[in-house]
Amino acid sequence: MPEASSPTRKRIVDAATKLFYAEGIGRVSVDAIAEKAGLTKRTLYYHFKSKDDLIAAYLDARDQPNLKQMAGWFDAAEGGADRKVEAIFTNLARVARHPKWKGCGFLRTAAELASMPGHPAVKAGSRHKTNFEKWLAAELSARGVTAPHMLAREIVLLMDGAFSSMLIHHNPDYIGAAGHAAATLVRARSQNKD
Amino acid sequence: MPEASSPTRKRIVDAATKLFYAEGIGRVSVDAIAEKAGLTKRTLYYHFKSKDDLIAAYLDARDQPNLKQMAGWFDAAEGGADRKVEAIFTNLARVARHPKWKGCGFLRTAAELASMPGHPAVKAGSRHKTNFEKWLAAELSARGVTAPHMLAREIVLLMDGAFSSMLIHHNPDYIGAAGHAAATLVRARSQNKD
DNA sequence: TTGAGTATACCGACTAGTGAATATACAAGC
DNA sequence: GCTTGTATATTCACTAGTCGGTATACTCAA
Repeated sequence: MPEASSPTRKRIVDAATKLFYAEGIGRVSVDAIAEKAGLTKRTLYYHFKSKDDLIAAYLDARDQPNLKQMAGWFDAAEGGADRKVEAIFTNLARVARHPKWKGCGFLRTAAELASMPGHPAVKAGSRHKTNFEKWLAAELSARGVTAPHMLAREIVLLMDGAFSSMLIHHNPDYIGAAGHAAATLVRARSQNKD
Repeated sequence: MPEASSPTRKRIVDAATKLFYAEGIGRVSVDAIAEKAGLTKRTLYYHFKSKDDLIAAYLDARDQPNLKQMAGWFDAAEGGADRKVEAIFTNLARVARHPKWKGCGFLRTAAELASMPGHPAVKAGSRHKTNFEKWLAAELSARGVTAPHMLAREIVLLMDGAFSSMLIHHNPDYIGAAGHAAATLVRARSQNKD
């Protein structure tokens, strides 16, 4: 029984992360991941019982770093909640311009595994999106916005729409429009609008 | 050189449509499509020069039927533009409850082909989404809504977000929330709000 | 007789996953 | 201080099957 904190396991997940995000789940072979991690496929299968397990581990490992990234952008922005929310989209549009950007790994994996709704990786993606929505609702609530949960959900919808539109059009304007709409929604529910 | 209007070609595209939508691009083999269409792989390759070409043909064939579906829901709904827009989401939430529903084929294909940005199928998806946005802007404009193009884009973002959220959470509430937000945005830009 | 359309049979490359052997480390018995 | 036992961790070689795509030959209608 391999250890969950094994450094070898981490090396495998790191290699899988790079390849899965860059190429997509279905286009990456277990052999390619093993080679990238600098070990044999048999060792990989010692640490993970299947490719599906490894896909789920890849997304689980992305949950906290991704949330921290969003929270960092939110915290660093000056101004009210509207400006802080819009800052997330502005930063998103910036990184989405990089040629290595390939959309949201959680959404892309869910799209690729649409025919397997109970797949552990889809569940990991659902957990992550829920974590983000809850974090955002708490931040909005702390700033006295009315109906913070409904607002957080609307912002999440705009953000996932922005991810999708950017992926299909390759045009960051869609992310900008989503950020603008999100900021407007926040302002409509804020006090002290002087 | 095969005919573009060949009934054999149509049979192939129909078979590909069912399989690609149900299983995803990468999980469907050319052999499986040929078998479903009731002919051999060699015949398929007589009509399409590659699998990539067939993927693009699949999405191109979905453009008009999809637009007609949306327009049908919009036209059939009673009330103002806000109610008509919300009706699209309500109908979407209804069909999304069906176990055969597997998200938006255009978005799922773009997600699966994220590592090939210039792929003809991604371009076909981009064209379709643009067609929908333009149609919606025209309908909104005809009803005297202010800033119809910006509004149409925001509604498109909410809709693509709804597709994505439904795919990852399997919870139609997200589509309902998107429809509610879209209707609110329309009302905020409508005259005669009595 | 020509050529569009279809069928059989095949190619080399790649796929996820496994069997059997082995290297390494550390503990217990003497 | 040795030796043996055991669990963890790793490798090589392999299976059985699938992949997209093609070479060749056939049918049938104009």
